[in-house]
Amino acid sequence: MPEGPSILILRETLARFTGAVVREADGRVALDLTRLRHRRLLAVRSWGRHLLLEFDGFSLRVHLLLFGSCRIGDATTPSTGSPAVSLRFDDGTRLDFHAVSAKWVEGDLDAHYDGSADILSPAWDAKAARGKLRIAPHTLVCDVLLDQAIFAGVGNIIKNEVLFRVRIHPLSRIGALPDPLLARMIDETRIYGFDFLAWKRQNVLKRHWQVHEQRNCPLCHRTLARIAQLGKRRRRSFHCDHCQALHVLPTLFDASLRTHASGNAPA
DNA sequence: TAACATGTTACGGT
DNA sequence: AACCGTAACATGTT
Repeated sequence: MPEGPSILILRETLARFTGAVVREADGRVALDLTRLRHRRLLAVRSWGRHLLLEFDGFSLRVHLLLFGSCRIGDATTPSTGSPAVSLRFDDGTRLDFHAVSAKWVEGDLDAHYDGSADILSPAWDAKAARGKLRIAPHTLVCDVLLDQAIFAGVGNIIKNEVLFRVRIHPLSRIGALPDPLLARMIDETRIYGFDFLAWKRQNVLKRHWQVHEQRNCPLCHRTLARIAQLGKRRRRSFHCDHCQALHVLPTLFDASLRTHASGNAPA
């Protein structure tokens, strides 16, 4: 369940561990988690889909990938399965992460993370996103929305829903979008992120999906396109071929890009 | 019940 | 050298 808003909720849930001291730490990840023994958890932070447990001088970055989960328990809670990361604190509480990827982040977190890219952060900067997008006019919008360096926290659901909200076809090219529409897409990404967050908190997210996992377009009622591997990232796309406009680059530009990309001269 | 999914990374080949 | 595509991984839900 890990798109940015879900991680933000997880961060809030784990905030109660702030200040706790680790008694024992282990897990199946290829890290020496004993490094955490007797260290005090200074803060629980997040950036996009990254959950960050901050200690003095370093942090543990936990990524839930597609299947990750987190369980809170105490000494009496039997540990189910073998957690990727398992932390036991001095007060007897425990924190187990299953199916996550974990890494150390050395030094100051702010030196590693660009807050302006996090769609849910107060530091989010739409203009910065726009600047990054200008560099790659040929990229498909369905790929660019999933680019964590530009839209940290966006996942496949947010991508599908945002593109429907702004009526942009996922196979459109960034450089083909009129400026005002591009600006709307960027703004709507953050707006939907907060809608997702609110709905997720109330446990009503799914009932608000307009296209994701839906059969028909809520506007024209035609059958939605359901494509299982769209774009470079090969993620599922739910979109309406009729209501979402396809913005393509001028033919010459497009053709020269293709030629360049394939490395072959046209016949 | 088997298949699939809100994802990333490592690796080998161009 | 930089870029590309594919495989590998892991678990809860339908």
